[in-house]
Amino acid sequence: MAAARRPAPPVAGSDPGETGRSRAGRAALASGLTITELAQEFDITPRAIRFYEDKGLLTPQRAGRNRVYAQRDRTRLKLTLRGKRLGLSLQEIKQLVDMYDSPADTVPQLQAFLQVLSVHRTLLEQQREDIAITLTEIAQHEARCRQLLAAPARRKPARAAS
Amino acid sequence: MAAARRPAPPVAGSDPGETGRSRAGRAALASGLTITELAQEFDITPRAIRFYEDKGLLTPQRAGRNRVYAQRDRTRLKLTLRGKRLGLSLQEIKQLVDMYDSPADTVPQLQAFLQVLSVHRTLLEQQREDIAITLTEIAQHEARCRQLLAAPARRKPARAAS
DNA sequence: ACATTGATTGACGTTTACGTCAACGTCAGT
DNA sequence: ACTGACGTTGACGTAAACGTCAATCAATGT
Repeated sequence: MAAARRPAPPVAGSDPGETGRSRAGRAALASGLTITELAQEFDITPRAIRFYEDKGLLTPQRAGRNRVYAQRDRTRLKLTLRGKRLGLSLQEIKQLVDMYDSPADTVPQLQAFLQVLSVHRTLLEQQREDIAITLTEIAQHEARCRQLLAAPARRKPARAAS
Repeated sequence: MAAARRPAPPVAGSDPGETGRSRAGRAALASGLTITELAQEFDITPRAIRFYEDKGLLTPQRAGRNRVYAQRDRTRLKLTLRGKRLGLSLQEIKQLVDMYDSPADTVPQLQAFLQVLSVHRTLLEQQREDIAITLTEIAQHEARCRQLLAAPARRKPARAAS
């Protein structure tokens, strides 16, 4: 796993597209981002990204010692953050994301896949309902608030607009 | 706050409705639940309930030393669990739930209230979108899976149905 | 040659949300 | 009087998800 940790020489001639232009000076070859670039793009810290890698959610290439993120990683990271916003644990997210880009060709694999998808679908539907209810309640509270604010402040006017 | 913690004598004559019938033998007066009853009703542990109380989400009455949960607590607990399903922290939940049953009568209070509601609404709308997207993707994956399963197993049949 | 900048790998700290005892109280039945 | 069954308050443990150094390395600007 994890690209067979080789001490690796600086890597340079093997990659077609090494333009060596400015950007950040070094690292990050064509279409590849450095960890901080990726972090900025998604507004998270490099630490978080490394942590996700540790959990198997990301598996970036390496340019020598440095991580290089390509499209695949960006996609996975995007899915990861979406999962987080939905309250999923990184482990659950990995489960989903892994299936997302692994073919799964045997019958039992496909069935297990469907099983997992079903579970998550149920969960999401539950959440969708929770959200609908909560949004309705929030709307009601907002209406009540505005009503109270519009009313001729009969109790504590807190010094009216002028 | 928190019902003015009095050492309180076993409480008994003051409450009209103390039928003293079986149920669990003691505690839990009319319409009041014990902690384990409440726990069972919501399928959580008593520990979790006490923890929520510690965080200010619940403030049950007491019958002597024992907690007694009435409708208000059940409602707050229900809201709490819904919040959890949406991935909110207990602190955020408290913020919401507290507003839910506190009148808030001054103008600045109402404005702050609206502010918080707005934030949560935005958050929920974001989630709603995330869920919509994810559900779509899941549907696609499920379709693909079923297609593969329906196909005349061209690779690894894994022993067909008979 | 040397300082600076950004990346890397530990390693330990922190917050949240409980789980898991431990020790003790207490009411109910025998 | 004794035994459970359930409840109470600590206190400590734990898993997840990073934050926060520290030491180190490597390519670059001057």
